[in-house]
Amino acid sequence: MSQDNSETLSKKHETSQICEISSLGLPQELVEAVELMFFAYRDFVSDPDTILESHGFGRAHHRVLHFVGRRPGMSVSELLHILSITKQSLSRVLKDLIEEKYIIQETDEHDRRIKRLLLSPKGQKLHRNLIDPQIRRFQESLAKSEIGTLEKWQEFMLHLINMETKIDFMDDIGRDKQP
Amino acid sequence: MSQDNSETLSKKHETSQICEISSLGLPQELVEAVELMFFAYRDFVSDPDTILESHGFGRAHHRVLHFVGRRPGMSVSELLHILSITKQSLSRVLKDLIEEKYIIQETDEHDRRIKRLLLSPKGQKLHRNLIDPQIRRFQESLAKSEIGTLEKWQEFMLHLINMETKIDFMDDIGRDKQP
DNA sequence: TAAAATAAGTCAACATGGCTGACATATTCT
DNA sequence: AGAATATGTCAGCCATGTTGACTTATTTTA
Repeated sequence: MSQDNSETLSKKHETSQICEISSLGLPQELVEAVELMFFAYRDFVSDPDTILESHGFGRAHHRVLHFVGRRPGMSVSELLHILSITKQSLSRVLKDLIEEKYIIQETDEHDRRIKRLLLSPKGQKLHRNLIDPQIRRFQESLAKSEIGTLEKWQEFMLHLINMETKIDFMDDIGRDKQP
Repeated sequence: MSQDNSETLSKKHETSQICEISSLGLPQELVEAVELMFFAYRDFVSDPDTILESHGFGRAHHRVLHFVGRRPGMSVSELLHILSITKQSLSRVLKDLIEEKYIIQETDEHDRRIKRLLLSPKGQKLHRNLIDPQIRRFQESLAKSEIGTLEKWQEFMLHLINMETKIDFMDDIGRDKQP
């Protein structure tokens, strides 16, 4: 979460006057936008990271908590699919979360091969704590910028997404909006 | 880059009708936005990832190539600072890039302790190949969505960023815009 | 009903890219 | 001359991604 940049930082402007920005002959604002994606994502997940660390968890745990929280009752293979990771990668973190009782498994009534995943009250609380700073960040950004509503931003972000991912996501959102 | 979800996928809708979206009592569009950040970032870096793989490189190499490409002549400590990683993490990937002649080091004329980093023509070409699909993604998203220009999107994204990061970024952009 | 398919879980082994602390070298500043 | 700085390097740790093989329980299907 920190390293020995403290001295480096203060000296920065003494040594950096040589380099100049290069835009590769590409539209400069688009190159800037690429960097904004990098910085915004990195800082956007920094608050949850801090909380997770204090629980001995990582980002992978966060993702599982998030999707199980958002889609209570989802199966393991649905979770694998939405995260696009392998069974092994998932099982490591899922095991932690189940052992420490953040996530509960319930066998499906109609197909006893399937295990439904749910957040325990403890898991719900953590999920809430993790998402709160991210929601706050959005709200502050919304207040400070002239974008007005999130609508257009969401549309733009959605178009950045691969088709297959979009199908999953829209699926969820769709079910969300028409209950 | 892939796993055995092919069958899982097709069966998905048969088994997932139980779970319903939960919004935690939080504004639903903000929770959706959190997910959009995750999916958009993941898919946004997927094209470069594929190219990198064919060169035996990873995302860490990409970041170094990008920032050195954008700020030719930057020093190692500046690079460390902007990436917010440790010397060890950087040196692993930087060593690869220098050994394979994607990046050139030049000793600073006035302070021979400092090494200025530059992309070789080979490095420039790779940098270009990596950023092209990302630029294209932005352009397509821009064309498909009703956002019009990137301006508001950029402003919003900038506000998501931590203050310290913002200072670095604005610094660069500033130098870019007033040469 | 026997065989095939599916859902979940497990193991061993490997790669990447974060991290730490310690220490060496060259160079510049005081 | 001694302190500070910029870079580089070593050994080793951890998290999280990967593969392929294999087990068990359960359901589907031929």
